[in-house]
Amino acid sequence: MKLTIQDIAKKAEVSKMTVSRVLSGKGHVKKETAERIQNIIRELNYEPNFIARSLSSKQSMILGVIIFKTPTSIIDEYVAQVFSGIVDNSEIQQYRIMVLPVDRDGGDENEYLKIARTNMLDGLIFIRSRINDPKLDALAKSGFPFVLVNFKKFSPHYNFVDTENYKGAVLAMEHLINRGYKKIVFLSGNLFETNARDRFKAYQDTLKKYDLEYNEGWVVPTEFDEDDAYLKTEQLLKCDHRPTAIFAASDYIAIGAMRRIREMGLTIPNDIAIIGFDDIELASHIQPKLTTVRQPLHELGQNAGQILLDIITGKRKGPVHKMLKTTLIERESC
Amino acid sequence: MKLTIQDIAKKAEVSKMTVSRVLSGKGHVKKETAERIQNIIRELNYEPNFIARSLSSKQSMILGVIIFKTPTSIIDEYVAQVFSGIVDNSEIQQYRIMVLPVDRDGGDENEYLKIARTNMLDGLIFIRSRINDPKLDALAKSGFPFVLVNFKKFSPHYNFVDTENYKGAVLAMEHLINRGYKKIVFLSGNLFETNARDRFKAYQDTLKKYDLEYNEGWVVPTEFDEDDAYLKTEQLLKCDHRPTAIFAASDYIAIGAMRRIREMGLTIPNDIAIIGFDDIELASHIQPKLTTVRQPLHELGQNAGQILLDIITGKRKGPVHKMLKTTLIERESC
DNA sequence: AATCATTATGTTACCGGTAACATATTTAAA
DNA sequence: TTTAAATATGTTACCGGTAACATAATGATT
Repeated sequence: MKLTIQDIAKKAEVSKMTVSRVLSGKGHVKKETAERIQNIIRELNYEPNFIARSLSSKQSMILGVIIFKTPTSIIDEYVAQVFSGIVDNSEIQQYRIMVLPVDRDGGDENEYLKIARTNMLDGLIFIRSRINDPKLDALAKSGFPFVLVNFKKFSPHYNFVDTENYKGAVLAMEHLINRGYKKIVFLSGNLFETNARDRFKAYQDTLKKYDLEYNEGWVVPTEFDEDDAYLKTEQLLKCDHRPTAIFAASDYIAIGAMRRIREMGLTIPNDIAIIGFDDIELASHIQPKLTTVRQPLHELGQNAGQILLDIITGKRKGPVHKMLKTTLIERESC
Repeated sequence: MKLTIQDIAKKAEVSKMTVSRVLSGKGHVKKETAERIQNIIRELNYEPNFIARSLSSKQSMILGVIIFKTPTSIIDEYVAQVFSGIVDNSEIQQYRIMVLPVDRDGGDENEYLKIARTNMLDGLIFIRSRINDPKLDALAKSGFPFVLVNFKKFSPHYNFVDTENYKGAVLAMEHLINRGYKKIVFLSGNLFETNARDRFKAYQDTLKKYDLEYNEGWVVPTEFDEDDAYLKTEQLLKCDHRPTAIFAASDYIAIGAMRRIREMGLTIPNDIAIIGFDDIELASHIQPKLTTVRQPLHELGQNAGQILLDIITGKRKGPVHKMLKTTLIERESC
């Protein structure tokens, strides 16, 4: 029923190896023969069987993207943008992208390794990994090609693309300080993400540098989502010295906090200022427009794809550690 | 180097067929033997080769999701939510999801068919197809399993999940009318999407039913995105009888229009009211909060996945045409 | 004890390509 | 003209599983 390479070969009166050569463009085939074969292929609408090719060549031409499941939609804007970046990379066109939703805490230590061992993938990209994920180390030991997005670990077994979170966070803090805000609190996001750690460090360092008050209670860990930030914001605003500004580790966190602030009858930025991080679409649409530090999410994805390809094809060997710039986007919230 | 079923078989002193039976759970294997094999599998961390399995069984256990490329991010919130729905379907867990970005107008007529013929996929889901896409018909003729999301075509060769766009649009229109708005214009979205057509029909019918003014110039075709709507809104507001309300065929369209309206110094809803469609995240965050008609995007995705599975496994045969409900979400914009 | 159904396991062939090696033909170089 | 290099094609084996059929062992039924 379905056409195989053998059918094409028979019709062209050659061996299937010659057809295979025409298909892959490797090896030598006489021009006329190649054209004859190509015409037959076109005429019969033959498409090679990807699976058979993969089995034989030991390359699936598929890249996997690991996305962690969340209680809500597993693809928020952050993931969507990074993902779009991966897909948009023109060199990646010959590869297919498979989405692999994974439970953060489920599965055994070899979960990623097992995914790699199924032979279905040539490489993996991780979006939003955490530093305490033991499954990652098991994979790293195996030598299977993978790249982490927005995760920093200067190890020879890890490839990553990250943004300059520390510098970006300093930008945010100095912006607040320049505007005269002194009592600055930090909604940290999940501190198992290296992003959050870097931003936290910058928060502390910058406060110290400018000789400003630092208070244990002023660092509030949250998840990287709106609802959790909404809940955690209340305690911040009720404490003794009410802060005058909030540095939120992400825009979603900032937006959750803003909702709570508004509900408490306070205004932004008059009663309390706020600055976010990421610059997602929402940031420029919300009222007041959110001042934030932009991460180039799309580029992050593009780079991750490119690095993975270079590693798979052997173009690059050593561990690749790439950092992209962050920029301050001034709007209305501070 | 890499472990194969043969290695397991040898170690367990059985044929590889017995191991295969243990892996698939099909056929009969003595309890003790099965346990012995399973222990060895666990001990050696063996993972079956997915590719080899696919070639032999003629099932890839992969579903493809066709997403159309756009000038901006290919995954907007609409796509992200539908996609999340597909992935979240618990029964789909045994399947993997592949993302296939496609140029709307590129490729030949058999583009989808060719994708199907690579044998890499067991079925396809299309997000945001258009009625004038000839590539779809070529695929339909082949009998390859596929499901369309948010696309309506009552043909025996098409399976789809759609929302009740017509009813939803009537809800929107009647809401405006009940509030006393009489001069209502329509930003239609792309009329090659059946969604837009249904909403357009409802717009016309409802105007007629309530005996309201209908004006050719009051229907403005747009793309389903913010920027295009922003551009097209100007002409609407400059025409002779300025409308008092806008029915936008999607939230992104509404948001683009709102931006333009605000820039022209008009206020919403006092000078002009607006209602959207979809209920994306932005709708409830923007100022004023956007009144809209909610489409259950996540459920749309879940259903699409389920229907596709049922078709692949033979649980359902005939064409599946499913409609989900839409609901009015009242907020501040009208 | 004989017969049949069920369970347990093995054998063989094949899925549809490509790698690796072999061979024939053509072209270039000595 | 001879020889080496490059081009053109074919042959064989194999990638790692599963389907289909065959056979052996066990259990149930008469």
